[in-house]
Amino acid sequence: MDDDLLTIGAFAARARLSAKALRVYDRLGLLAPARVDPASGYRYYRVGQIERARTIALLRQLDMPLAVVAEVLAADGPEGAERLTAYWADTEARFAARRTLAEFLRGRLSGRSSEMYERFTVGTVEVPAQVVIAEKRHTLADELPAWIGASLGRLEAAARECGGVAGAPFVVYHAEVSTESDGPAESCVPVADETAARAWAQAQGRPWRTTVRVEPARRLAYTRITKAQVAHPQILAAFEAVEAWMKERGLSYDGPCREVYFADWDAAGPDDPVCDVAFPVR
Amino acid sequence: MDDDLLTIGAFAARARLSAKALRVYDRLGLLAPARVDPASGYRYYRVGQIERARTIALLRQLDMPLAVVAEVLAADGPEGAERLTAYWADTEARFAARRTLAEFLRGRLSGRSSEMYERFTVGTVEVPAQVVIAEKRHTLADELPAWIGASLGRLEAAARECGGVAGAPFVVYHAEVSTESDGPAESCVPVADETAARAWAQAQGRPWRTTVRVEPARRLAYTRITKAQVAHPQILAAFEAVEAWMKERGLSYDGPCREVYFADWDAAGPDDPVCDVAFPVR
DNA sequence: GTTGACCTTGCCCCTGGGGCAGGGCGGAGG
DNA sequence: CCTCCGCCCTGCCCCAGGGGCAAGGTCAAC
Repeated sequence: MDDDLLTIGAFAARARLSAKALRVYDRLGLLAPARVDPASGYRYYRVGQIERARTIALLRQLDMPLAVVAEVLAADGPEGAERLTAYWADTEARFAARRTLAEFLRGRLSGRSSEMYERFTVGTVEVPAQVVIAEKRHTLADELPAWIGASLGRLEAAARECGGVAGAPFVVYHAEVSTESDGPAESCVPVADETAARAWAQAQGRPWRTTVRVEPARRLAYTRITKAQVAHPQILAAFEAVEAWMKERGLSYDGPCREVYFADWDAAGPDDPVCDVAFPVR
Repeated sequence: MDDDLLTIGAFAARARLSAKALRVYDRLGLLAPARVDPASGYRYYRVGQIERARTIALLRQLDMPLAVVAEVLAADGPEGAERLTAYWADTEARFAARRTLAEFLRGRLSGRSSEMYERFTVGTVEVPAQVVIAEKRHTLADELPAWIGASLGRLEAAARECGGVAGAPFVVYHAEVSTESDGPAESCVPVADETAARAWAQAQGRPWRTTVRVEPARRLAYTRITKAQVAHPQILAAFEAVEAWMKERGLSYDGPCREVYFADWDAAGPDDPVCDVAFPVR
């Protein structure tokens, strides 16, 4: 029984891990030694623990955070495999996004940006003042699309109790400098009945998340894009095309940029126009 | 001219970066403000710097280290694009390796490891003592194949001056615990003439990198794998198959594991056997 | 008993910032 | 002119997942 026990160095060698890593895994409860000498503090591992240690090492090679590694190992067998599959699917999705971005950047660095802008037709439009109900949140770029969908869904449902949707929903990127909003995104749905909207917001349990405000009248410089273009980084080209167009004409910014969703998202095909990418201008 | 200057907050908003990030980029010399007020330390950026700032932000979204970002931006235009392409090709290669590993792990976690082992035929072989010239290095898993190729190439060239190659070159994974070698890989080429080898090693400028030693006689448990299998993580299955076989028979370890390259690597096709994956046993 | 290899904890380091504290600036209003 | 608020500054600690090193305790072989 005793000679089944390995010191941390021997165990590290067999598992192809560093002793330091093993101490970390011990501290996190991920791989506890079979025995710890109470007097000396020496860790002793059983040979049978090597498999688990190697699995951890391999999962780490996937850059899987130790917290997720713990989940994978906690669920034994097929459930762990499922957790790994889920993690990996997520990783693949994010990598695909990065790949697209890399291609976009290759074009940008090659100085082909101006020719990319020419593919967009930019114009201006006057938008009257609107009463909107809004949700604001700080979010990361890769969770943004999911949040926009969920948020606009919630707001459109709420709008029915506020006189109905009175205009195209839009998302404002509050990168403008002002306190309590140093750069979150805000989804807005115009509603017809301001009084009802204020009453509705009061009735909500958390008025600090859903707000009612008046979006002032704006002149927007915008370009129209398709459903397929509403994704990073293609949409960036659209934003920059509008900015380049503004610069050509000497127009200056009059507020944070936004995406206006004027079409039915679910009914639209990939090449249908669904969104205006816009900047308020003076 | 003056109203071309933006404070850090305004610039951060326009560039969609945090002020903190901008301070970091300033400190690293990656994006210096157009003007820094000597009295207050306030940073002022020019509108024209927004493009560079956004490029940095996008490159960072690729997880590109700032040092590489600096290289990309230092080389302007097409050269920068080339640097990006190189970085991305590397990233793709590493991601492909991770993907393969994820698949391997899915099988392993599903408990299909034992059936994977059955695909390997394991046996033992006696190897006599050999004089070898060797190079040892600590290396990361993803640079290992390149290092093995280069190292064995150097050693085989050197072996000609030491009586010629006297046996199959091999790579030892010194995960065994001993001072001054807490886990590096060592490539070894057996040579015929020990005296010449020692003289050759002395003549080398750096005797601490290339060494001569006697590899003792061994009994090896091994399995033969093809060129296509000599890659992570397939090769791990081979190692584990040998270990499982050893465990079945109650054989114990007698040294660090190794890969023996008995065939001409370049001449071999993907399905030709080229390598024995082996453990010394008692 | 001695020696040397091994083990322990603890501290600082890396990236690329986030968050906060304490204090200095700048413009608008009174 | 003063005050206020919002911005900005630096400096410090924090994150993961360890690497590296120092000071000191342990174990086993000779």
